[in-house]
Amino acid sequence: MDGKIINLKSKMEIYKAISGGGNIANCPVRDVIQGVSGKWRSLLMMALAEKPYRFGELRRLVPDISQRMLTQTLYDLQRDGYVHREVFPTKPPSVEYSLTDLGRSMFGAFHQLILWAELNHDAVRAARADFDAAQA
Amino acid sequence: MDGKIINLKSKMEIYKAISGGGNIANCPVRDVIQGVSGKWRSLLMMALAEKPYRFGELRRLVPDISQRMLTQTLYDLQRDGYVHREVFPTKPPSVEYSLTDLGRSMFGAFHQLILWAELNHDAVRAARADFDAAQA
DNA sequence: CAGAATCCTTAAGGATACTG
DNA sequence: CAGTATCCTTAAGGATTCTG
Repeated sequence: MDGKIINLKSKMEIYKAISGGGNIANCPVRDVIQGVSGKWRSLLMMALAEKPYRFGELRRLVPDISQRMLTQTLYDLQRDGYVHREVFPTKPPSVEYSLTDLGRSMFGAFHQLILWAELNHDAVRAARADFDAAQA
Repeated sequence: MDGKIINLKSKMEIYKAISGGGNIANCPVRDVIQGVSGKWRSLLMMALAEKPYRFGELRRLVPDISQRMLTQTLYDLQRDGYVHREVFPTKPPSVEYSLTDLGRSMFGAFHQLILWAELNHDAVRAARADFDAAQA
């Protein structure tokens, strides 16, 4: 694992170089990380990594997402090139969402973090409980 | 890569089971993913993965973070068990932040996404440009 | 040096009503 | 069915001032 982290100094230096005149917004890493942030993006990526879904199916799958956020999050994922939107001209219309190659590629990397979360969320929860107890 | 994704149906079912009565907040994956979201968390994790830093050093390293957000983000990372905070009782005091074992473990998984971002951010930017052009 | 406290602005997200 | 449009609430983040 040290092997993965050992070259991070240069990563930070790349970041500093890129961010240049305080223009941190151009940092490519942050740009992509923002793309998996947000309350619903990771969840919808997980769903679509399973198989393509239609709009209404996604609503039922994630019942507590508002329709507005479902629309908007799918739009953002499509804009980033992770999701493909296909309209079938039936009456009433049906729209299917699926991952693009880029989306699947990104999800492959993101998946490592999902696996870690499943294995280690108990440790995180325990850390929080310990910390909160120590504060009191 | 299909091998990684092939069992995601069960992941979604686990999620649905856990979220139970609409209690999506308890989804362990989202709980941990939130832990790498936020404007500064990934950046500070990258910095601390390089080596331990003191408060003021982190400020200089990430010059556009406000002092309030630096304090708060470090606090949150500490609470999640990713970061260790050590106070040296000098005058004036100095405080060093470093990754815990749990933090290094999490970063190992997160690092995959960072590497992906570095390799593919051009594709994401291109996708956005194409999408925006198509909208116009 | 490393913060705590306060106030303020912006952005994310939700609720509701309406439409092709 | 798959959205728009509008309004509203909450949460994230920033600026400023003060302190052990």
